[in-house]
Amino acid sequence: MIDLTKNISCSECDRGWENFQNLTTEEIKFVNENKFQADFKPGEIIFKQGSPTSNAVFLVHGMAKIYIEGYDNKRMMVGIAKPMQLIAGPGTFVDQRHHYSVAALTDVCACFIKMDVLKELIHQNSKFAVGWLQDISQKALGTFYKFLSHTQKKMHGRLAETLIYLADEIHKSDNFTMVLSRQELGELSGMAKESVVRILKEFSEDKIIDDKCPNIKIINKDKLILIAKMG
Amino acid sequence: MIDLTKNISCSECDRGWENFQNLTTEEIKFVNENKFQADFKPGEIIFKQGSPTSNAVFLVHGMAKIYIEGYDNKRMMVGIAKPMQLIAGPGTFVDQRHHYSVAALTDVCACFIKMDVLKELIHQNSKFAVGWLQDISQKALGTFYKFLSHTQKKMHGRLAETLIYLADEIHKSDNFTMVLSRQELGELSGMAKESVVRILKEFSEDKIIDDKCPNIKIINKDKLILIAKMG
DNA sequence: TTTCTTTATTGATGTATATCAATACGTATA
DNA sequence: TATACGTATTGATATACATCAATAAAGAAA
Repeated sequence: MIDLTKNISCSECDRGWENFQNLTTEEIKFVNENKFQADFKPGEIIFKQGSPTSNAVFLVHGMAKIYIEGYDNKRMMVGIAKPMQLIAGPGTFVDQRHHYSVAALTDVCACFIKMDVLKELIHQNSKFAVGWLQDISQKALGTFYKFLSHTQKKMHGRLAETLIYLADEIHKSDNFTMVLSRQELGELSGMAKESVVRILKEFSEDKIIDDKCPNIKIINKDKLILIAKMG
Repeated sequence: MIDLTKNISCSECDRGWENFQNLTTEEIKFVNENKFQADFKPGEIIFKQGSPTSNAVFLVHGMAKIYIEGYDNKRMMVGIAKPMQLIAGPGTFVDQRHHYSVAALTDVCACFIKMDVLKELIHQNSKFAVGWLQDISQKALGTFYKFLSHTQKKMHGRLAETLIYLADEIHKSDNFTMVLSRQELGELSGMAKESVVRILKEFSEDKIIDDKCPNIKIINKDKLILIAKMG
């Protein structure tokens, strides 16, 4: 699982965290000396809720699901991680524990950087600190609006939102291969898997999407956006 | 509404933000020169969703509700603000806009500090930056768990949680005067006001609480905690 | 005090959504 | 190829919850 041979240097990596642009060459070097990479297969857990946030995690390639293991063995998926994003929850600055789990959805290459190293850089470089504040704030805002949507919108609206999220944010295309099972789509949209199936069928019948099982194509995006808005 | 006469110095203020303890005397002085105070009556809006985050807001005394104005004129209450907390949402480091509104629930004295001043201090004082990171992270974590609870728990559990929150976090007593209307309790717990009424009645009948209209007394806290846990 | 207005309460009804159960499908394994 | 096992699909049923409508209570204003 862990392959130490393919350690690309951070300075050559074009898939790094946006906030690394605030670091000096010297600081980047420091980061580079304190990282290692590992590969994961679909389904493998990258880190687990409750474990210490000893490392910041970045995906070099692949996708992973971020989910909370809630009450009654029910999971709530928070989102999908992709390269260039810091994956390390709000616990980093609170109790040094992960508050969600992350599992690979595809083949994943992940980069681990010692959290102490990054925390040290906050004290050296205030731009980096502000960048981190921006990163956390951005994510908090996203959670906020997702919360609002789950509270106030009905299933159709939520599933439409999820499809738009997958198309726009994750795949950057209206034509993509679904990496999530119906169960997982439900965990991400806050509904039972059976409801996902039924609504996807409706969307297909209404010619809003074309659902050739693992392949999804959004045909009528305007309508989908409308459904997402109206709830 | 605005009373400039009662500007207590930050250095004498024992109700300030915890993170101010990371500042030097000099820096505190700087903050003090860039603040003003204002009074609000119950119902008055302290700031409004969408407006610029030009000031950080702190309550000197009183309580205020923090709420998002969502779709369809429905509100979602995020929480209750009280003294010693920074009130300025995740927008501060994203788009310089408030993403929720804040309105006084009681008589409120609020302290406004220029946001530019605080942001400047981040660059001078890295401990202050880390303190702010902790503050935001803590709140994000809270939102997270509230989200989880709203997604996975049923009404009884959510209302029980809200009562415990009011007792433990807000009033620090199991015997308190309810500052929220049934409507507002619903907005905070994610249910219709009629449901709030019915469940409160059930809790009263089951001798879990004693509800003499504006006064609430939690009689059987263990049972309430159990209901909150079980959902 | 009387009137007005808002909030709280109660019951009746409707609906969104989950759960259960059975079957079909797809893919990995023997 | 046949078997097994997870996932997807479908229909039937249950239920948690919102909405509607009517009344009661509590404050505010006149």
